[in-house]
Amino acid sequence: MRLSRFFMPLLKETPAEAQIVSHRLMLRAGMIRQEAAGIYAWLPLGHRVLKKIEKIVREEMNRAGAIEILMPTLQPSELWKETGRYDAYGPEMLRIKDRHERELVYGPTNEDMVTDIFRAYVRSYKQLPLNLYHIQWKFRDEIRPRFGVMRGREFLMKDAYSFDIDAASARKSYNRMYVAYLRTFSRMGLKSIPMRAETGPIGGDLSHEFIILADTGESQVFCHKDLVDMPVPDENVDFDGDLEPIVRGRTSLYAATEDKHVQAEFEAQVPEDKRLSARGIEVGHIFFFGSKYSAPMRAVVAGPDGQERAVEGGSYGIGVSRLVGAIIEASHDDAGIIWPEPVAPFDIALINLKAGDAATDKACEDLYAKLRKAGREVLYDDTQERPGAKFAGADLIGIPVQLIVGPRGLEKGQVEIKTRKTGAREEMSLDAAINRLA
RNA sequence: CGGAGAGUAGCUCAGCCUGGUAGAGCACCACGUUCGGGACGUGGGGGCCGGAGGUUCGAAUCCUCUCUCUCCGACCA
Repeated sequence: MRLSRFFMPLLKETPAEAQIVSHRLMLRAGMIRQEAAGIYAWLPLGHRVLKKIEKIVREEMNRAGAIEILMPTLQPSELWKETGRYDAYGPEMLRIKDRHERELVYGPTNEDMVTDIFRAYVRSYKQLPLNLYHIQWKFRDEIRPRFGVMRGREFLMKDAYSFDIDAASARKSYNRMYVAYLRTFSRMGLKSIPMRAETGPIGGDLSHEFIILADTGESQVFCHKDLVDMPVPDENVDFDGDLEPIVRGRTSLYAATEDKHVQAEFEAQVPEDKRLSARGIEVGHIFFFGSKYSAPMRAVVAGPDGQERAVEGGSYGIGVSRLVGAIIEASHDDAGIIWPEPVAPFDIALINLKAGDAATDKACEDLYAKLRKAGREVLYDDTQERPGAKFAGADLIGIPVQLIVGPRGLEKGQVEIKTRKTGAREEMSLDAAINRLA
């Protein structure tokens, strides 16, 4: 992508409304534009990141055996009345009337609808387990939206729903999501820590919030230090096998957000030098809720004995749009964003220090063509901005590698590679640069 | 929803108290000088001062109502 043809409105000054660093940087980098309280338009740079995150989420859900569908944003209110959530959800749920005065709700979540889909088609335990997910915009009319995309009213969420014949099988479904989540966040360069969360009506320990540590996080969290750098299962993990040891390896260590934190337990279970108290951001939440929806909605299947029974359900959410902000919170410096490579909007920022200079242009065009041919996503700054502005801009938008080409270096046959994360700069020949980056 | 604050150029803000033809910096356009870490000069474009009422000869400024946004608290992917 040539910057001269791209749409990336950088802001030199910080918009007044932005309080937290991710919000400030997203606005300054031209990633989003606020259209109303808690409602954002995604500009090209932000959109690219959002799609990268979505892709990782999708790949890991598929790997874990979940099946993608797409449910609508608008839902008939009848489904919500069936489960009793129509009244329970309160004013946080946006209700709309169509021209026929039929009431629709803008979905804040999809348990009711997915259960409706399930009950329409699934009759036998032989079709289980089943896990359906989608990645769709949600709306929750929060009293006070804030922190940019971290707490928007409209947000993109991946929500998965598992259906099992019994609790033991449901636990396996739960574990698959647990492990998939560890992998998902890890692939985005995040260290996620599952923490005990409210268990809902069924009880037990089958509810976890996935927290990433960030100084600017919204909630105080407490956990065993060993959880932070605990290795994450690689892509060869067998989702059909027994995942219990992986899950138990973590759940056996103390980890709780402030809501669930009990200081006495914390001190009893964790040696003093292993106690970690930090700020965290919730990026995912999984829980098992049994027949909470299947019973009232009569989502029943026949078991091996021929008897019908309500299926055991769980739901599993990832805040896709929130992750964009969360990753920035976890990875930035004074100059701007530092994208982890897998979610970076581009792989390489190619900076032409003297656009218009024949030799420099030629070298850049050559590098641009070769890197693109090698499949790299390159943002080529071919504008005639001053070098200082280009450097500042490149640092701000946080592309992992900057390839800097200018007449001064070219006289020596050299270009410069700067690694955004470390700030390290290296000079090398054009060929060496291509070898390194292609 | 309780408390606090803000709406004036694309952005950051001044002007309001004490009413009298709407400002600065950045950004944008033109020309020139510049050009390796957010250049400089000259010229230019851009605003019914959130909206509606009211007071007044005259309102960005005073009064009333209203809308929107932000921050702190209780709730949440």
